[in-house]
Amino acid sequence: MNSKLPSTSRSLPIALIRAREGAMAPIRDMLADTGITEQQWRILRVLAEHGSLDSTTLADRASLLFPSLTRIATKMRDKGLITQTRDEVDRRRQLIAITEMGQKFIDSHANQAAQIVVGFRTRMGDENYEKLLDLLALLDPGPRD
Amino acid sequence: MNSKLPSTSRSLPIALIRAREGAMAPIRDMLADTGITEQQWRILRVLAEHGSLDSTTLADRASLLFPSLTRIATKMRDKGLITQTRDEVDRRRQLIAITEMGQKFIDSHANQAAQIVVGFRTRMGDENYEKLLDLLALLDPGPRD
DNA sequence: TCGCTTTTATTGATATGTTAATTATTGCGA
DNA sequence: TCGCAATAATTAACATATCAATAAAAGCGA
Repeated sequence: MNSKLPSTSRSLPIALIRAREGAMAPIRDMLADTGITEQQWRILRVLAEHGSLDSTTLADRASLLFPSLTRIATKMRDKGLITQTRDEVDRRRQLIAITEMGQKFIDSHANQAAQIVVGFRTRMGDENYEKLLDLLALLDPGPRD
Repeated sequence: MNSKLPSTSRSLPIALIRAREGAMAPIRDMLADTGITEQQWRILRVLAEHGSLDSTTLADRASLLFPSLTRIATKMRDKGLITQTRDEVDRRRQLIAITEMGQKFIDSHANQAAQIVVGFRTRMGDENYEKLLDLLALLDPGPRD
Protein backbone atom coordinates (compact mmCIF):
# COMPACT_ATOMS: atom_id res chain seq x y z
CA MET A 1 0.00 0.00 0.00
CA ASN A 2 0.94 3.65 0.10
CA SER A 3 1.31 4.11 3.80
CA LYS A 4 4.39 6.05 2.77
CA LEU A 5 2.21 8.97 1.80
CA PRO A 6 0.47 11.06 4.44
CA SER A 7 -3.29 11.05 4.55
CA THR A 8 -4.64 13.74 2.27
CA SER A 9 -6.39 15.18 5.31
CA ARG A 10 -2.93 16.00 6.68
CA SER A 11 -1.41 17.04 3.41
CA LEU A 12 0.37 20.37 3.56
CA PRO A 13 -0.52 21.57 0.05
CA ILE A 14 -4.19 20.74 0.50
CA ALA A 15 -4.24 22.33 3.94
CA LEU A 16 -2.74 25.49 2.45
CA ILE A 17 -5.32 25.61 -0.30
CA ARG A 18 -8.21 25.16 2.09
CA ALA A 19 -6.84 27.73 4.50
CA ARG A 20 -6.50 30.18 1.67
CA GLU A 21 -10.10 29.63 0.70
CA GLY A 22 -11.12 30.36 4.25
CA ALA A 23 -8.93 33.43 4.51
CA MET A 24 -10.01 34.85 1.17
CA ALA A 25 -13.73 34.23 1.47
CA PRO A 26 -14.55 37.46 3.34
CA ILE A 27 -12.32 39.50 1.05
CA ARG A 28 -13.97 37.95 -1.97
CA ASP A 29 -17.32 38.91 -0.50
CA MET A 30 -16.10 42.44 0.02
CA LEU A 31 -14.93 42.73 -3.58
CA ALA A 32 -17.96 41.09 -5.13
CA ASP A 33 -19.82 43.48 -7.43
CA THR A 34 -16.99 46.02 -7.36
CA GLY A 35 -15.37 44.76 -10.57
CA ILE A 36 -12.08 44.47 -8.70
CA THR A 37 -10.61 41.01 -8.47
CA GLU A 38 -8.63 39.53 -5.65
CA GLN A 39 -5.37 39.97 -7.58
CA GLN A 40 -6.17 43.55 -8.52
CA TRP A 41 -6.86 44.25 -4.84
CA ARG A 42 -3.43 42.86 -3.95
CA ILE A 43 -1.79 45.06 -6.56
CA LEU A 44 -3.55 48.16 -5.28
CA ARG A 45 -2.62 47.28 -1.70
CA VAL A 46 1.05 46.92 -2.57
CA LEU A 47 1.12 50.13 -4.59
CA ALA A 48 -0.66 52.06 -1.85
CA GLU A 49 1.94 50.83 0.59
CA HIS A 50 5.12 51.27 -1.43
CA GLY A 51 4.26 53.94 -3.96
CA SER A 52 5.47 53.65 -7.54
CA LEU A 53 7.19 50.35 -8.25
CA ASP A 54 8.83 48.66 -11.20
CA SER A 55 6.99 45.67 -12.60
CA THR A 56 9.39 43.06 -11.34
CA THR A 57 9.23 44.25 -7.76
CA LEU A 58 5.48 44.67 -7.92
CA ALA A 59 5.00 41.15 -9.21
CA ASP A 60 7.14 39.82 -6.38
CA ARG A 61 5.39 41.80 -3.65
CA ALA A 62 1.94 40.92 -4.92
CA SER A 63 2.91 37.28 -5.44
CA LEU A 64 2.02 37.27 -9.10
CA LEU A 65 3.87 35.74 -12.00
CA PHE A 66 5.14 38.22 -14.51
CA PRO A 67 2.90 37.20 -17.41
CA SER A 68 -0.12 37.47 -15.13
CA LEU A 69 0.91 40.94 -14.04
CA THR A 70 1.33 42.06 -17.63
CA ARG A 71 -2.25 41.17 -18.47
CA ILE A 72 -3.79 42.35 -15.23
CA ALA A 73 -1.93 45.66 -15.39
CA THR A 74 -3.26 46.34 -18.87
CA LYS A 75 -6.81 45.94 -17.66
CA MET A 76 -6.19 48.06 -14.57
CA ARG A 77 -4.70 50.82 -16.68
CA ASP A 78 -7.71 50.75 -18.98
CA LYS A 79 -9.93 51.05 -15.94
CA GLY A 80 -7.92 54.00 -14.65
CA LEU A 81 -6.69 52.33 -11.47
CA ILE A 82 -2.97 52.53 -12.25
CA THR A 83 -0.54 54.22 -14.61
CA GLN A 84 2.29 52.61 -16.54
CA THR A 85 5.31 54.65 -17.56
CA ARG A 86 8.51 53.62 -19.29
CA ASP A 87 11.71 54.10 -17.37
CA GLU A 88 13.55 56.75 -19.39
CA VAL A 89 16.95 55.51 -18.28
CA ASP A 90 16.30 51.85 -19.01
CA ARG A 91 13.57 51.58 -21.57
CA ARG A 92 13.01 47.93 -20.91
CA ARG A 93 11.69 48.74 -17.48
CA GLN A 94 8.27 49.96 -16.60
CA LEU A 95 7.09 51.89 -13.58
CA ILE A 96 3.62 51.32 -12.22
CA ALA A 97 1.82 53.73 -9.90
CA ILE A 98 -1.59 53.89 -8.32
CA THR A 99 -3.97 56.59 -9.54
CA GLU A 100 -6.24 58.76 -7.45
CA MET A 101 -9.12 56.52 -8.42
CA GLY A 102 -7.19 53.47 -7.29
CA GLN A 103 -6.28 55.11 -4.02
CA LYS A 104 -9.89 56.06 -3.44
CA PHE A 105 -10.92 52.47 -3.88
CA ILE A 106 -8.40 51.39 -1.26
CA ASP A 107 -9.50 54.14 1.12
CA SER A 108 -13.16 53.32 0.75
CA HIS A 109 -12.56 49.69 1.67
CA ALA A 110 -9.76 50.03 4.22
CA ASN A 111 -12.06 49.91 7.21
CA GLN A 112 -13.91 46.87 6.02
CA ALA A 113 -10.67 45.08 5.16
CA ALA A 114 -9.22 45.92 8.54
CA GLN A 115 -12.32 44.49 10.18
CA ILE A 116 -11.81 41.23 8.33
CA VAL A 117 -8.32 40.97 9.76
CA VAL A 118 -9.63 41.67 13.24
CA GLY A 119 -12.17 38.93 12.71
CA PHE A 120 -9.50 36.35 11.98
CA ARG A 121 -7.32 37.46 14.87
CA THR A 122 -10.28 37.15 17.19
CA ARG A 123 -11.31 33.81 15.80
CA MET A 124 -7.84 32.26 16.01
CA GLY A 125 -6.40 34.22 18.86
CA ASP A 126 -3.69 36.84 18.43
CA GLU A 127 -0.94 34.47 19.42
CA ASN A 128 -2.00 31.77 16.97
CA TYR A 129 -2.38 34.35 14.24
CA GLU A 130 1.17 35.62 14.66
CA LYS A 131 2.52 32.10 15.03
CA LEU A 132 0.83 31.09 11.81
CA LEU A 133 2.38 33.98 9.90
CA ASP A 134 5.80 33.02 11.26
CA LEU A 135 5.42 29.38 10.27
CA LEU A 136 4.17 30.29 6.81
CA ALA A 137 7.23 32.46 6.35
CA LEU A 138 9.36 29.34 6.81
CA LEU A 139 7.88 27.94 3.62
CA ASP A 140 8.25 31.16 1.70
CA PRO A 141 10.61 30.51 -1.20
CA GLY A 142 11.06 33.89 -2.84
CA PRO A 143 13.65 36.53 -2.12
CA ARG A 144 12.01 39.50 -0.52
CA ASP A 145 14.72 42.11 -0.34
CA MET B 1 -3.41 57.20 5.58
CA ASN B 2 -4.02 53.47 5.59
CA SER B 3 -2.37 52.46 8.79
CA LYS B 4 -5.57 50.54 9.36
CA LEU B 5 -4.42 47.89 6.95
CA PRO B 6 -1.63 45.51 7.88
CA SER B 7 1.58 45.65 5.89
CA THR B 8 1.34 43.39 2.88
CA SER B 9 4.39 41.59 4.19
CA ARG B 10 2.25 40.42 7.12
CA SER B 11 -0.87 39.81 5.09
CA LEU B 12 -2.39 36.42 5.73
CA PRO B 13 -3.64 35.79 2.18
CA ILE B 14 -0.31 36.71 0.64
CA ALA B 15 1.56 34.62 3.18
CA LEU B 16 -0.66 31.67 2.33
CA ILE B 17 -0.02 32.07 -1.37
CA ARG B 18 3.72 32.28 -0.94
CA ALA B 19 3.78 29.32 1.41
CA ARG B 20 1.83 27.30 -1.09
CA GLU B 21 4.32 28.17 -3.78
CA GLY B 22 7.10 26.94 -1.54
CA ALA B 23 5.27 23.78 -0.58
CA MET B 24 4.27 22.91 -4.13
CA ALA B 25 7.56 23.66 -5.85
CA PRO B 26 9.14 20.22 -5.23
CA ILE B 27 5.93 18.45 -6.20
CA ARG B 28 5.73 20.52 -9.35
CA ASP B 29 9.29 19.49 -10.13
CA MET B 30 8.39 15.86 -9.54
CA LEU B 31 5.42 16.08 -11.91
CA ALA B 32 7.17 18.07 -14.61
CA ASP B 33 7.36 16.11 -17.87
CA THR B 34 4.92 13.47 -16.65
CA GLY B 35 1.86 15.14 -18.18
CA ILE B 36 0.16 14.99 -14.80
CA THR B 37 -0.76 18.33 -13.26
CA GLU B 38 -0.80 19.27 -9.64
CA GLN B 39 -4.59 18.99 -9.51
CA GLN B 40 -4.61 15.63 -11.27
CA TRP B 41 -2.08 14.40 -8.73
CA ARG B 42 -4.37 15.48 -5.89
CA ILE B 43 -7.29 13.63 -7.46
CA LEU B 44 -5.25 10.46 -7.84
CA ARG B 45 -4.04 10.76 -4.27
CA VAL B 46 -7.58 11.08 -2.90
CA LEU B 47 -8.89 8.21 -5.00
CA ALA B 48 -5.99 5.97 -4.01
CA GLU B 49 -6.77 6.71 -0.40
CA HIS B 50 -10.56 6.47 -0.39
CA GLY B 51 -11.37 4.23 -3.35
CA SER B 52 -14.33 5.01 -5.57
CA LEU B 53 -16.01 8.32 -4.75
CA ASP B 54 -18.92 10.35 -6.04
CA SER B 55 -17.96 13.60 -7.76
CA THR B 56 -19.16 15.89 -5.01
CA THR B 57 -17.15 14.15 -2.32
CA LEU B 58 -14.11 13.92 -4.56
CA ALA B 59 -14.22 17.62 -5.36
CA ASP B 60 -14.42 18.42 -1.68
CA ARG B 61 -11.57 16.11 -0.65
CA ALA B 62 -9.32 17.32 -3.46
CA SER B 63 -10.24 20.96 -2.81
CA LEU B 64 -11.48 21.57 -6.31
CA LEU B 65 -14.52 23.45 -7.48
CA PHE B 66 -17.08 21.34 -9.24
CA PRO B 67 -16.66 22.88 -12.70
CA SER B 68 -12.91 22.37 -12.47
CA LEU B 69 -13.40 18.75 -11.53
CA THR B 70 -15.71 18.20 -14.49
CA ARG B 71 -13.10 19.31 -16.97
CA ILE B 72 -10.16 17.67 -15.27
CA ALA B 73 -12.02 14.37 -14.88
CA THR B 74 -12.83 14.30 -18.58
CA LYS B 75 -9.18 14.65 -19.46
CA MET B 76 -8.13 12.06 -16.91
CA ARG B 77 -10.67 9.58 -18.23
CA ASP B 78 -9.40 10.13 -21.78
CA LYS B 79 -5.90 9.46 -20.53
CA GLY B 80 -7.02 6.28 -18.82
CA LEU B 81 -6.22 7.40 -15.28
CA ILE B 82 -9.77 7.15 -13.90
CA THR B 83 -13.19 5.76 -14.77
CA GLN B 84 -16.52 7.54 -14.59
CA THR B 85 -19.72 5.55 -14.07
CA ARG B 86 -23.31 6.69 -13.59
CA ASP B 87 -24.95 5.80 -10.33
CA GLU B 88 -27.73 3.44 -11.39
CA VAL B 89 -29.90 4.38 -8.43
CA ASP B 90 -29.59 8.13 -8.87
CA ARG B 91 -28.68 8.88 -12.43
CA ARG B 92 -27.68 12.41 -11.65
CA ARG B 93 -24.73 11.16 -9.66
CA GLN B 94 -21.44 9.93 -10.98
CA LEU B 95 -18.90 7.60 -9.42
CA ILE B 96 -15.21 8.08 -10.08
CA ALA B 97 -12.57 5.43 -9.52
CA ILE B 98 -8.84 5.16 -10.13
CA THR B 99 -7.65 2.78 -12.83
CA GLU B 100 -4.74 0.43 -12.67
CA MET B 101 -2.73 2.90 -14.72
CA GLY B 102 -3.58 5.67 -12.28
CA GLN B 103 -2.62 3.51 -9.33
CA LYS B 104 0.67 2.64 -10.97
CA PHE B 105 1.45 6.29 -11.37
CA ILE B 106 0.85 6.86 -7.67
CA ASP B 107 2.93 3.84 -6.73
CA SER B 108 5.82 4.86 -8.92
CA HIS B 109 5.99 8.30 -7.31
CA ALA B 110 5.07 7.47 -3.72
CA ASN B 111 8.64 7.23 -2.52
CA GLN B 112 9.65 10.50 -4.07
CA ALA B 113 6.55 12.27 -2.73
CA ALA B 114 7.17 10.89 0.74
CA GLN B 115 10.72 12.17 0.58
CA ILE B 116 9.42 15.64 -0.18
CA VAL B 117 7.32 15.54 2.96
CA VAL B 118 10.30 14.38 4.98
CA GLY B 119 12.25 17.28 3.56
CA PHE B 120 9.75 19.82 4.81
CA ARG B 121 9.47 18.21 8.23
CA THR B 122 13.22 18.28 8.54
CA ARG B 123 13.47 21.83 7.33
CA MET B 124 10.77 23.18 9.65
CA GLY B 125 11.05 20.74 12.48
CA ASP B 126 8.42 18.11 13.23
CA GLU B 127 6.80 20.18 15.92
CA ASN B 128 6.46 23.26 13.72
CA TYR B 129 5.16 21.14 10.89
CA GLU B 130 2.38 19.67 12.98
CA LYS B 131 1.61 23.01 14.56
CA LEU B 132 1.28 24.58 11.13
CA LEU B 133 -1.19 21.94 10.00
CA ASP B 134 -3.23 22.52 13.14
CA LEU B 135 -3.29 26.29 12.65
CA LEU B 136 -4.22 25.96 8.99
CA ALA B 137 -7.11 23.75 9.99
CA LEU B 138 -8.49 26.67 11.98
CA LEU B 139 -8.95 28.57 8.75
CA ASP B 140 -10.45 25.64 6.90
CA PRO B 141 -13.99 26.56 5.89
CA GLY B 142 -14.90 22.89 6.09
CA PRO B 143 -16.89 20.62 3.77
CA ARG B 144 -19.96 22.02 2.07
CA ASP B 145 -22.66 20.46 4.22
C1' DT C 1 31.36 49.11 -33.60
C1' DC C 2 29.82 44.27 -34.05
C1' DG C 3 28.05 40.25 -32.22
C1' DC C 4 26.60 37.82 -28.22
C1' DT C 5 24.49 37.37 -23.79
C1' DT C 6 21.42 39.03 -20.31
C1' DT C 7 17.45 41.34 -18.73
C1' DT C 8 12.64 42.99 -19.14
C1' DA C 9 8.35 42.62 -21.04
C1' DT C 10 4.96 40.72 -24.04
C1' DT C 11 2.54 37.04 -26.37
C1' DG C 12 0.93 32.17 -27.18
C1' DA C 13 -1.04 27.97 -25.64
C1' DT C 14 -3.07 25.24 -22.32
C1' DA C 15 -5.05 24.38 -17.65
C1' DT C 16 -7.47 25.89 -13.75
C1' DG C 17 -10.36 29.23 -10.79
C1' DT C 18 -14.73 31.34 -10.38
C1' DT C 19 -19.49 32.70 -10.88
C1' DA C 20 -23.66 32.34 -13.48
C1' DA C 21 -26.70 30.02 -16.54
C1' DT C 22 -28.42 25.67 -18.25
C1' DT C 23 -29.66 20.71 -18.42
C1' DA C 24 -31.03 16.31 -16.49
C1' DT C 25 -32.98 13.83 -12.62
C1' DT C 26 -35.13 13.33 -8.52
C1' DG C 27 -38.28 14.21 -4.80
C1' DC C 28 -42.43 16.02 -3.06
C1' DG C 29 -46.78 18.09 -2.26
C1' DA C 30 -51.46 19.56 -4.10
C1' DT D 1 -50.44 12.28 -11.52
C1' DC D 2 -49.01 16.92 -12.42
C1' DG D 3 -46.24 20.69 -11.52
C1' DC D 4 -42.44 22.63 -9.30
C1' DA D 5 -38.61 23.10 -6.15
C1' DA D 6 -34.18 20.89 -5.16
C1' DT D 7 -30.00 18.42 -6.46
C1' DA D 8 -26.09 16.90 -9.58
C1' DA D 9 -23.59 17.88 -13.41
C1' DT D 10 -22.36 20.35 -17.35
C1' DT D 11 -21.49 24.39 -20.07
C1' DA D 12 -20.45 29.34 -20.79
C1' DA D 13 -17.72 33.30 -20.08
C1' DC D 14 -14.18 35.57 -18.21
C1' DA D 15 -9.89 35.99 -15.23
C1' DT D 16 -5.74 34.02 -13.67
C1' DA D 17 -1.75 30.42 -13.44
C1' DT D 18 1.94 28.44 -15.77
C1' DC D 19 5.49 27.45 -18.89
C1' DA D 20 7.47 28.25 -23.42
C1' DA D 21 8.67 31.23 -27.13
C1' DT D 22 9.58 35.68 -28.74
C1' DA D 23 10.73 40.69 -29.00
C1' DA D 24 13.07 44.72 -27.46
C1' DA D 25 16.52 47.06 -25.05
C1' DA D 26 20.77 47.15 -22.48
C1' DG D 27 25.37 45.49 -21.23
C1' DC D 28 29.75 43.69 -22.60
C1' DG D 29 33.85 41.91 -24.62
C1' DA D 30 36.72 41.29 -28.91
